[in-house]
Amino acid sequence: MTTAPDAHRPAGRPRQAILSHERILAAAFELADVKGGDFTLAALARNLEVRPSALHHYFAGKDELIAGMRGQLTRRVGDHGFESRPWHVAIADWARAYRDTFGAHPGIIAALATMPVDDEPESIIDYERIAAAMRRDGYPERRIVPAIVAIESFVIGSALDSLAPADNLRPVDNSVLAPHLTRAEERAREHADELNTTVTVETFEFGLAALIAGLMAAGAQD
Amino acid sequence: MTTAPDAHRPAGRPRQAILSHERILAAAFELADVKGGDFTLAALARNLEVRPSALHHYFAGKDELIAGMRGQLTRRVGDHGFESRPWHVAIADWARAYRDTFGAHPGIIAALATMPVDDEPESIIDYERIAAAMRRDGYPERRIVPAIVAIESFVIGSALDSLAPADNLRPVDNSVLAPHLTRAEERAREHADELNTTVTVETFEFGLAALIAGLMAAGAQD
DNA sequence: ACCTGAACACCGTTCAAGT
DNA sequence: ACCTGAACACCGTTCAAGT
Repeated sequence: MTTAPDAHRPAGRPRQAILSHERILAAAFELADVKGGDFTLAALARNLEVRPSALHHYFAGKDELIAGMRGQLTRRVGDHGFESRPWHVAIADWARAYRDTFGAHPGIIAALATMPVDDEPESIIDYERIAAAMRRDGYPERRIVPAIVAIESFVIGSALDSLAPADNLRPVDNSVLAPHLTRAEERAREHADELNTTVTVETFEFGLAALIAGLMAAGAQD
Repeated sequence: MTTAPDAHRPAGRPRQAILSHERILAAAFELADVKGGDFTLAALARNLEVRPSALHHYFAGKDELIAGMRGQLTRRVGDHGFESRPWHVAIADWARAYRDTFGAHPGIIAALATMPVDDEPESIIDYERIAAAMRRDGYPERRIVPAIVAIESFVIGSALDSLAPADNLRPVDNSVLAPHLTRAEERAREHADELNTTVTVETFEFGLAALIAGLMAAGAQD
């Protein structure tokens, strides 16, 4: 949190540019890292010690800024060896990176997930790489897009789910109202402890493995 | 869209109450049905021909209103024969109803998905019913919650995905940049046409079936 | 070209005032 | 108890004005 620009900068063009797409995006991600923090252009401008209207010189509006953020995140997810490894191996790494990358900015996931991805070049490139690998490995063509969409839906949903407060922070005790659920939660926690990981991670890994296995089986018998 | 209350109602308590939790929620859902429509208390008040501040008499704030909406949606999803049918059969219907119910209000899914479900009674009851059925059918206890979370993540992600513009509305032609993807999309569309359904529905069904099958297999070998 | 500053049409929320 | 009306602290966006 930086304070407002009280050492008032005079009006008029500064001798050297203060802002840039990179600087704005970096500050935007920093802002999105704070969980409860409302992601507003006003707050972003404050952190950059600039007036809100200055931002419109670089991004037409909030939507365009968010689109820029998603583009950068998608690039960060990166390649995961789809050319050299079977699709079902590479896609597990891809899904993990996808979830980690987007999950690292809880303040913005909702906006990212909501705003439609109308033909973002970065995403198209990603999908093309995956589609090519699946075709190469003999996956039925009519199932390729549905399979990719399924994994992406699962990943996005998982990222959103991780926003919920951790189970151990639950204020209410449901053991009477929901005995089976409570018991199952305890078992899941024990299991995660044994594996020296968190419930969130283990849950994601279990679901991801099951989904990929299911997609492979469905593709094989097609 | 109703107009503003120009036949000004005088200040002071009306002879008969104009609002109620039900009326507000009904209007809220109507507002959430409109895709692009911004879901604001101000707009909601306009539709109800009431001042925004009047709403605070029934819901403490916007968050509480949204929580109320989700509670009602969760109740609408309803039971799906978990007591009388194998969990993997019942849960397919449950997931379908879940997605349809939440997907019917695109304007609010994001808010619903974002706001944490800290112990909503309706959800707890739902989960308990599912957990009991899975345990009865011999599903490994430590996998029950992860399996439920996986399906829910997939459903939420799918509901969000359906917000994106339909593939056939894509303005850009990617056939050169992404030939494999384009071809795979065509095959998926042809297949959906043959089945006399939409790509969205067929994609969801394929992913759901694969996920459930994968979860069953993972549970069986545990 | 790149920023400030003022202005506009909105928000959500609080609270006194009226019946 | 249930609504209006005024007030407050915010938004995002536009645009003239300054260098």
